[in-house]
Amino acid sequence: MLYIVWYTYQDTNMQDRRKKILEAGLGILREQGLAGLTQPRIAAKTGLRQSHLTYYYPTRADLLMAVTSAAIEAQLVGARTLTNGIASAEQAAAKMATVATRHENTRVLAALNQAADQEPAVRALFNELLDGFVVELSALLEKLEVSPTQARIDLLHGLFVGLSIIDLATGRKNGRARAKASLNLAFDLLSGEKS
Amino acid sequence: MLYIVWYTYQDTNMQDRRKKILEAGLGILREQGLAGLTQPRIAAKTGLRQSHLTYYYPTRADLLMAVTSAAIEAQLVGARTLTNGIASAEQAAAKMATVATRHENTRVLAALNQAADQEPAVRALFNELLDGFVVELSALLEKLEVSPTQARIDLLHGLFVGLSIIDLATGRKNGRARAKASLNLAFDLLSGEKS
DNA sequence: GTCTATAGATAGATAGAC
DNA sequence: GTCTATCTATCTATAGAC
Repeated sequence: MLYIVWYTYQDTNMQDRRKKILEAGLGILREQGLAGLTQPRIAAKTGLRQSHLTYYYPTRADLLMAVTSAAIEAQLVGARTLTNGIASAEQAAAKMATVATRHENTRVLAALNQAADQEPAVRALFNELLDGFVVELSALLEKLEVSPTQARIDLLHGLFVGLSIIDLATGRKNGRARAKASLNLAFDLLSGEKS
Repeated sequence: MLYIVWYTYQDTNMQDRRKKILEAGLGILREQGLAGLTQPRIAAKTGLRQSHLTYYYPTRADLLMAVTSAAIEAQLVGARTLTNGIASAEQAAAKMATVATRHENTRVLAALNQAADQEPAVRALFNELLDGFVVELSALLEKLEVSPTQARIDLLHGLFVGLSIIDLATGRKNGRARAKASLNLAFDLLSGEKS
């Protein structure tokens, strides 16, 4: 009996460690992008030793997969809030513009793109995220009474990603207003043709 | 007289070296993105020693500025060919879809974005590139008899960047067709409202 | 099973040879 | 002025202690 308790305790600790590592990794992606994701920096953030990290994630590829996987999960959760409480095209554009100009979010997105380009294993995961986006954008268009064709979804998706990346790189002060203006235009045009 | 010839020779050599270094750097950006841009790899490509590179570009920041600057120049040249020989929205969409699915090009674009986010000095340069894009897209819209407002330009620009990034990360086989379809839709919508 | 000291790779910068 | 040997810093992996 004592034995079982002991095992449970150990197991909980291990899960806590893994969770802490992934959270630290996610934080780094948000602040510094993929280039900052190194064992020493995660070690510093978690208080663990670098060589200890390799116990949980033996190689860098393992760590990368785990962190990107966690990041994708978090992105999907965020994407699902996109449709929630949105009733008009105006609101949708405003919400998307807000997210697109949240640089921490864009850094994660960019990091996932980069990782997907470099690691084929990440690419497969990444495509799941895209599917999630498609589902959300589909739901959004239907809510706005626009039939969700692939071209329309791809247009909104592409525009959102592009505006995000551009705003991150330029760091303009009026970034959100500009992003919102072009998103508004896109929604207006799509609503105009309807069906 | 002999002296002058000697100096000219030396100077030419130096310019050649710098050019070779920048070309090697650009090649790496195309193939591997910003993460691959290291002194040892450029050294291997040019046949120079790593420690020799630091003579021409003392710090990594210097090298990064020089390479990104060259990359931006190249991108601007490419952007200028966007309007050339384009007479219809169809052609514009096709051309943009082709460039958006050219992964070497997108890696350079992504690298510039990343560098702009990390190095404030690069960000200033980067904004010049954006201005160049705006000029080209403006010209394109006018050619299609659509008044080039900022929202319209931002829409096309954002869509192009987003489709590029997404295609790089997914590596879909039908990427160009999908990109072309949503670009066609965008041009159709913009042409529809006209004025 | 959990953790660390240590080794091995790779990147970047400097002092100094010629 | 041009180039290199060498040092330092950083990141990753492994053998082995407990």
